[in-house]
Amino acid sequence: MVSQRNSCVSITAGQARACTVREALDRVGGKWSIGILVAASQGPVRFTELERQVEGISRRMLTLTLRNLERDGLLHRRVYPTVPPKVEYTATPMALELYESLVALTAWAERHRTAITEARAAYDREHGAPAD
Amino acid sequence: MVSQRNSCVSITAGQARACTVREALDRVGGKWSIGILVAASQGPVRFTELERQVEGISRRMLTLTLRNLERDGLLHRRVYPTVPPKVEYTATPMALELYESLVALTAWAERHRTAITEARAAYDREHGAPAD
DNA sequence: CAGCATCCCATCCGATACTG
DNA sequence: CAGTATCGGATGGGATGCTG
Repeated sequence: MVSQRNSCVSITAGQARACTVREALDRVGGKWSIGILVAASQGPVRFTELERQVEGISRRMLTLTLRNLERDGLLHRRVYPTVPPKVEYTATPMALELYESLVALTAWAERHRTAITEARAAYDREHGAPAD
Repeated sequence: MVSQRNSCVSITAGQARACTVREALDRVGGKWSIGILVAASQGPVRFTELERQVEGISRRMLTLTLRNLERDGLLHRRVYPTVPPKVEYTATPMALELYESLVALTAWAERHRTAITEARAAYDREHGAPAD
């Protein structure tokens, strides 16, 4: 298999790898993407249901993020042409795999949550600016 | 061990998990964080060296991202008070662990690169807007 | 060499109002 | 119910110039 057209034109092997990671990050780095993906991973979810589950999201951002996820092939959108419209969003197999790939990252975040908080506090103490 | 203060105040277990992932993403989601982290994982790197290795980065963003990574405890900054200043950045153990946790994500990105590109093309074909 | 300061633009995101 | 449209603020990030 030939190596796919990459969009990562880097000199060093390390930076090429970094670029690959960013490809994934770019699709999931949005403020609401993960929350929506998680909700849609449990099975088909309707628009209003998402609006409730993903707390704090606005109607606008929900729509936009849904469109982006659908465009990237991470969500499947099914429309039932009923009188009150009904739309269901489902995570695709690719999205489920993505979620699996995030397990390690979640574990990391949990392991180091305290350390990070303390590192920040120490930094802010040493330098003047809370910046928060 | 009691569960640490969380900053994730969610109703469902799923959304709490999503929030934990975002904690990690927030520290690595920046446009340049990964590139810098990767470069600093191979050993101590100097400012100008980073500027060359992380291609396309501006002096400003390099500085800002370095400060953030240092603040989060992901980079160690060592200053040699020599006549031409010399500063070395090194990835901390925590950062190395983070990098390891990203392996799965990298693999995912590589596996689905083509599928995503095609999904986008298909979406753009079906709907009018290239948006790119 | 390793930065900080300033200006400026692009994108993200929230609030609000309207609709098939 | 499931959106779309519009406005405006916040944030991210590039370009450039100055400095210990």
